[in-house]
Amino acid sequence: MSTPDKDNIENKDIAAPATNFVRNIIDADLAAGKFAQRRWSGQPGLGAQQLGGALDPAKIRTRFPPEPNGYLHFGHAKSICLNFGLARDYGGRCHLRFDDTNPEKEDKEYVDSIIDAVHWLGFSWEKDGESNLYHASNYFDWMAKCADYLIESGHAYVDSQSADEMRASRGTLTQAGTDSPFRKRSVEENKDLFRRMKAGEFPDGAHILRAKIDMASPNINLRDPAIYRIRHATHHNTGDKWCVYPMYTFAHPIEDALENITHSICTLEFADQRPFYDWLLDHLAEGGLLQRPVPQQIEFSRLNLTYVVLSKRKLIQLVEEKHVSGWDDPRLPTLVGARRRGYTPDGFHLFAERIGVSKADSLIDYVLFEDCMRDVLNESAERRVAVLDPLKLIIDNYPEGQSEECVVHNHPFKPEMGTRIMPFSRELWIEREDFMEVPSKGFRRLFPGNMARLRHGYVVECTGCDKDENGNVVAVHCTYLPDTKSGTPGADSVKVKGNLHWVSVADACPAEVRLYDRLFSVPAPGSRREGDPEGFEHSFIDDINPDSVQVITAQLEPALKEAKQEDRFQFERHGYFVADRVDSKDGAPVFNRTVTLKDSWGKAK
RNA sequence: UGGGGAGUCGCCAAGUUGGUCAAGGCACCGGAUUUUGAUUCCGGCAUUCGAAGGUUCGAAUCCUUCUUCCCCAGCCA
Repeated sequence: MSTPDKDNIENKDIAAPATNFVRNIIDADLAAGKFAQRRWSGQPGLGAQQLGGALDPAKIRTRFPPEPNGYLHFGHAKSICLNFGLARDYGGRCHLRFDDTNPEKEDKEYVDSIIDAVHWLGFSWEKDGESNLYHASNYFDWMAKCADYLIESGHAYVDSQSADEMRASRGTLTQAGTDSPFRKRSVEENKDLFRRMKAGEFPDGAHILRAKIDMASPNINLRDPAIYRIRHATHHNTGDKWCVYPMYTFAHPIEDALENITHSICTLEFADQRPFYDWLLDHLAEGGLLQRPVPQQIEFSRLNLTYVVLSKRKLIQLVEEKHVSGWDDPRLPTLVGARRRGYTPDGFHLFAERIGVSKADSLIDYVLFEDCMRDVLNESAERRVAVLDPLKLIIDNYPEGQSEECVVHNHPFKPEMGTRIMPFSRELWIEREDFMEVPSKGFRRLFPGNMARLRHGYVVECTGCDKDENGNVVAVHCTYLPDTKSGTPGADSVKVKGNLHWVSVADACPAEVRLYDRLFSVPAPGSRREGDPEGFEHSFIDDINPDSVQVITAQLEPALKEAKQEDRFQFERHGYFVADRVDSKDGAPVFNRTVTLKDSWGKAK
């Protein structure tokens, strides 16, 4: 596995220093010394605890707060690169926090996969002996205290309406809501009820704790949002200790505050939630539960990619309906899928830099993503030769049974990557598309009478071909020019335009290769198609590309036989490939195509 | 129809205290190198900033109106 190389990434044609609205905010906060006096006890905690600590050595604190209820995807990668990248660049810390406040939806199995994914992307939450890996569920005691304070200060009450009644009295987007008949309960009664909720005296849904704000607020999120619900469920971390669980809207701001987060960065759909975020933290700070300054929430627009679906619901459907082989299917935009596909952490970093961060809705062309991978792989991947669609080439003037070695560089502009040997002999596998009996305009490879170079070997002149009874070409014949061997003094005595890759038939290693293409055949899966009747909606499933993978047996050069799982190579003239980390065996690698090389000839055809 | 967010080149995206500011990347189009039709390299690529008015010597940046798109009515996150 490659490890992200910061210098390499940053030197990579990022002419202008990265700048975006989030950095502008941080720059201004730092210049104003906004967070300079924050105290940090070394671990999350309420205000009193933090105040007993030293000045927080971290200039800023950000966090990546996944809910452990699914696999991470490309959208998360954007957020991870943003949050961890900011912490890195500003001398801060980024916390990995599992937002596990809903016992019914979350599972431990996802925790490990998320940890793996963040590590794989090259980020760490450990530094200077401090590990910033947290679980929101470890804060339940503190959160309950916060709820108690809200109740005592008259800012929260226990509502005993049903969910339906609550919905009905919330009003609509254009109509104000109405107060719950339980809204005026006394502090004492609220305290007692909440205590009994926690004690397990009531069934799910019997009561709910609500913030008391304004049922007529134009912002629906401020119409007395629910903050604690009764849920008799076993939590993967806290077991059966609790039967009441905090809602995201209540829990998240507190989690941020407990962890001394300075900039709580989330996606745009949470913008409406910010007034409550501020309301809550301000009250809790006023009550002495939290230190000031409290964290601030900043929203950015989420990632959208052409030819890709990123919604959790759709990804689940693809997996459950078996349109793909599993969560790590190389065609899926999950991080485990990306890893099997051969996409690199560095590539993700570069991608994150290139797409930037803003608040405008965007739809990124998948080509941009692929190009980032090519850029990174072009630098790092050793070159190898593989013939994907083999056709036999017979060199008629080369002695039968003879064989010789060709010394081949592993990287065209990185001699430090060394060389290897490729055996050359009378019969070679070449790419079927490198021969045309009747050449099309501009074709400069093999056709009768034409000369081309066998890369790293000799120049040959095509003399003809053999066909079967159906007229299919079964072998190509040529003669070689003995003085033109690559690396010898006379190598360039004959100039040719065409250049072919090849593998000696006797030495070739057959192997399974999967040629992946995009999973969807249209830029916006599930969107309205030309000709669809008005009002008709088809499923994104209907837009699945039927040819998203082609499994072939290729002929590899012998050196490839030793490829280890996750070794990445450029198969010359084809693209970048990775030895599958699941199906490769020692001495029998299976390759996945990560991304093709750019192909101006293919485009011109 | 209430609230919130956003509209700068095909796709992203700087620019936001008004004055060579219309950066940069990707894509695209030329051309040069090239034993990967890859890479690399040079050059081109928005008199214009959703639209219309206005303020100003001067506006993408200020004001007004209009318009398009996205998000919000879970005891999900």
